[in-house]
Amino acid sequence: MSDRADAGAGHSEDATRVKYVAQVAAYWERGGLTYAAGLILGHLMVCEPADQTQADIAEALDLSAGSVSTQLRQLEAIGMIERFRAPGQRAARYHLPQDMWLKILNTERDRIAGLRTLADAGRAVAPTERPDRIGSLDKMVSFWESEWPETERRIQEFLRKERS
Amino acid sequence: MSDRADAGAGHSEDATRVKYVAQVAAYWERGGLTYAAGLILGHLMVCEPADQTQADIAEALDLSAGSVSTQLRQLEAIGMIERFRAPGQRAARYHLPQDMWLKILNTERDRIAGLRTLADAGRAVAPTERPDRIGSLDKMVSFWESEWPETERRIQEFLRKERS
DNA sequence: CAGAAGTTTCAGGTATAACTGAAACATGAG
DNA sequence: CTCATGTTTCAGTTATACCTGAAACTTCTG
Repeated sequence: MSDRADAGAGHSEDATRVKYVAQVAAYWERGGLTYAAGLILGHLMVCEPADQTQADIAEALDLSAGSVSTQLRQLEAIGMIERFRAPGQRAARYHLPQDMWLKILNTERDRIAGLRTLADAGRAVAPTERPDRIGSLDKMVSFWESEWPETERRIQEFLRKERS
Repeated sequence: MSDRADAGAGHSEDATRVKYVAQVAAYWERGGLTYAAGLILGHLMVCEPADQTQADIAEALDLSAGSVSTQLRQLEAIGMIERFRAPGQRAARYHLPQDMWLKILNTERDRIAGLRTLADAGRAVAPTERPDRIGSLDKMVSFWESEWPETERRIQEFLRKERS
């Protein structure tokens, strides 16, 4: 029995791993992704091998092929997974990008830009005698606009240094 | 005609203001709030006076009393509006907290804590011979854990200085 | 204390996003 | 070219979050 894979230790490994995958999914769901997308991300965090086919994923997570296909496309679009078509392999493989957590920082840039838009548009419509509400938003945005580039730089430096 | 309020300039002010409110709502909707909650936040950004009753809000945004009540409670729970019961006034008033944008930073702390949980739990279930995926998450979290307190300090300093 | 004004609660209706399963489509192997 | 494997698309189902409207409840005022 246990003829293939599961090269690891025992049986209950699976159970805790499933739990972890669900935990990751819950996290990303709060972040606006679908539960299925979160499951995929969680699975790709701990699966072995790290490269998985759509079929692998669908089976491991008990999702339909359609779901997996759709979610993978979306996740690829936002840079949270990478598709790799190996020559000589029928099926494409999917895995987390090495620099996924760096890529996610780009969403911060978008957030800041979005707030900038709100601040500017708000100035035009706010009661002229009351600049305070828009003003405090504007200040917060200004802070991040000036700090963020340097912060990003520090992150990259930190990650580089930390490589052991 | 135009018997009360609308002490401002002209008629088309309203139209652009409505648009702005919707814009704000769209922003917050992406952030996980409901559309109605976003509308309320948008309205409170530009309404005059800044303090509004539930009835004011419901009328301005064409929402039911029930909706407004529910959303205000939720928004108050996460610190994005403040309720003020003025003595001698029947109705409570609601407005944006002065330091709303500072309060929002607390959600960042929660995000970091959430990722720390994932990193630690992940270490326990990841294939032992492959610490890389969890490791890169761990590094990112470590960065923020060490940087965030100082960043918060700088924000507060910046906002204080910027007061004109 | 009685009634009005303000607020909350909640059952029901509605809209919508997510997932499935099957069919269409694409791609590589023989 | 033909078949098998892999992937995408999409109509239909299901689940769920949102909003409404009305009734219950609370809190002020006269």
